[in-house]
Amino acid sequence: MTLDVGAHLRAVRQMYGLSQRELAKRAGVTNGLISLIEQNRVSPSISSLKRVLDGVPMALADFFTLDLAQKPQVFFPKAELPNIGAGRVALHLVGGSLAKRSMAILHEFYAPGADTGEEMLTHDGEEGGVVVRGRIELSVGGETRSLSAGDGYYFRSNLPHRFRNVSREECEIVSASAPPTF
Amino acid sequence: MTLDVGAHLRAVRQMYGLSQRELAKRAGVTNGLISLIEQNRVSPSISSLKRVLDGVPMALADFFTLDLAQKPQVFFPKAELPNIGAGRVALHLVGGSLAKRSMAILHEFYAPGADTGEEMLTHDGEEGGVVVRGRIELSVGGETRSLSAGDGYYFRSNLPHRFRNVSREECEIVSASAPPTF
DNA sequence: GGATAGCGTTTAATATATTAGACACCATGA
DNA sequence: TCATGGTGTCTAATATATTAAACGCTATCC
Repeated sequence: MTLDVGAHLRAVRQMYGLSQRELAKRAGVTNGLISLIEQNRVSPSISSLKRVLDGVPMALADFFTLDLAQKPQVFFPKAELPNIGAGRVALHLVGGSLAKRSMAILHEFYAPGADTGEEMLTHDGEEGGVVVRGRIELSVGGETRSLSAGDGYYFRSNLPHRFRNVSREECEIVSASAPPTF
Repeated sequence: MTLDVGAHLRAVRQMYGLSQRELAKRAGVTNGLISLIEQNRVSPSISSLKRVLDGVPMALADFFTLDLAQKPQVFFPKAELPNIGAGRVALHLVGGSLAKRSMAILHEFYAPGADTGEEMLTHDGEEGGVVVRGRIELSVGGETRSLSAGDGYYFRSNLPHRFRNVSREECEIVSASAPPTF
């Protein structure tokens, strides 16, 4: 409804921790243009907006669908996991919806102090999971949360992300990636 | 990948049975502009493309997501319905994915010759269903198919659509609408 | 204090999108 | 045959997006 392209681009850019000049350099446009777009003083052409988003990188479709689904939920507290099971089987659905494509389910174990590396991970697809045992610190798109047993997560893998076990206990996670490459 | 805005706009426009001048009139732009856009001789500004799509009407997000999911599957033959059940329960999933929001499930009965009216239906949300008994003729976005018992359907409700029972038997359908308004 | 380097903003010049109106084409009907 | 009304396309004039380079600001460091 709003179509506030400017504010939206600014939010996306800051979410990825980029300055106007950094993004402009990656996208092959000038920093001034990004400034004007973010102030809604111009309405960028499709080709320009595409070039800008390629610098993030982010698809045009994602940019606009992000407008509709105001805040794509990333963290799912234990109490909010819906049960889609039937009869004597309880199925707690993480992510609010089934993925369109096949997924790769992972059972992960993080030793005390272990993490996924210094630099943030960024790749195509989506991923989500549940903490089974222990405690994990998860950073996604600039936001960091500490998750404990029963908590879940779900996000698009092109958001910079990182897992860190800052506790003294091993952490166990069941996760899923789609498509099954990670 | 392609980002063929021109060809895509043309397909959308023709899908709704509009001429360049008709669409231009509704959108408040000139027919020449639509011609140039469809030939990819200009890259429209976001504001212009939004005005054009408002004339359809179609949201920007839908326009671009339609680019990715090359052909949003509308018809799901019986043999292609995936079974997501477990154990002795067979759950054939229609639409390839669960809806993000709650749905309204409908059990519909069409008497011989009955239909949903002369003019096409158009409203927000999504809808899908399964033919339980009999035969129904379904038109969606200019495409018409005859569905019989076991076949399914799923489409965005802003595509013009219409149900017609052209047989001599009653037709029974189980359908779902999201959000639960129809 | 002065220099450097980062940030986002602004402005005049330039490139491009958009308009208004004409054009060519293909039907249908008097 | 000559209108009439419908397509989609093209071109000169105009509005707007985009660039390049400057500006003001806030840190940090010597």
